Amino acid sequence: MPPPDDLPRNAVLVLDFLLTHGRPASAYRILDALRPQGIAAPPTVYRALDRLLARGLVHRVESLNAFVACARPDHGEDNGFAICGDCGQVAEFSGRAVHRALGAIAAAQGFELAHATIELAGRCAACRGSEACHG
Amino acid sequence: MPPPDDLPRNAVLVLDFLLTHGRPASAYRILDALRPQGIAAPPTVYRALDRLLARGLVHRVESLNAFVACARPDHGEDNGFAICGDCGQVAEFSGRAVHRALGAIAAAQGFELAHATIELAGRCAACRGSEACHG
DNA sequence: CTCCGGAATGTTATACCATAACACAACCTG
DNA sequence: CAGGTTGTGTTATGGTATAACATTCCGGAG
Repeated sequence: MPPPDDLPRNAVLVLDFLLTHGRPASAYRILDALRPQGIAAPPTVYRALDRLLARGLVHRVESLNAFVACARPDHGEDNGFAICGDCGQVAEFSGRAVHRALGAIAAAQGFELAHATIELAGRCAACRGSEACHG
Repeated sequence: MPPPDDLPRNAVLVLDFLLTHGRPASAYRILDALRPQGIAAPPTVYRALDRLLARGLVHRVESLNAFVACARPDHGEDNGFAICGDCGQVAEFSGRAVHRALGAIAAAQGFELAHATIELAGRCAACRGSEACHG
């Protein structure tokens, strides 16, 4: 795994934004945020995202068509996301046990598993506590 | 769970197409296929899909931005998909064990789980067998 | 029968997500 | 300097999804 340095300028801009943002952002949201820094068109953002995705510094959240900075660069690929429908926060968790189980399910069908997408939709602890009484 | 009957005309058209098609199709693919039957614009397709999704007769495949007829209407919501990158076939499997594990992970963080998206990317048994020697 | 209201549908326009294709500049290397 | 690789800029376009409003159909109340 290459060090997080030696990144091109635009990748650094995008990564910094996502880290600051702290939750998923669409490519166009990123684009708008970085216009002041000279980023003017979608391909620039997508190219930066491609680099970051390749290094595992950013993940794509399929169910949101959005991207989020990796919260745990030590995890490898076996991660999942818990997405709060109220506040939009995303918690990244290690899905190793789940991935093992999925690998077994796949293997039983002769399926060669390359990548697993695991995304949980629901409400985070904070939103359950703060709104209404207890859901 | 309401019976599969009492569906509006357009929902029936879309469901029939997806059942015949046998693999995921995008809303626009469906639209093209159903133009001869008088379906002319995206909202018509999306409305039909909404009904079918609500009844669990169709699932959305997030990582493909596509829709597929439910292969096992008995499953309830606890399902997952194994998506072959070579042939595009999708196998639907029961993810009950996996869902239990995910529910536990979520609960440990105070997350109230509403829906889990589980999508596996890789190669199906048929494609592993037929192409090249053994991958 | 007529009126009303809800459900489904039709239609237009638009917003949002993603990439193809080509041009240009910086850099390193021989 | 010539030539390659990498990153970038720019324009145009394709693919996904929904907002907003008009229309039609049908069943029940008066």
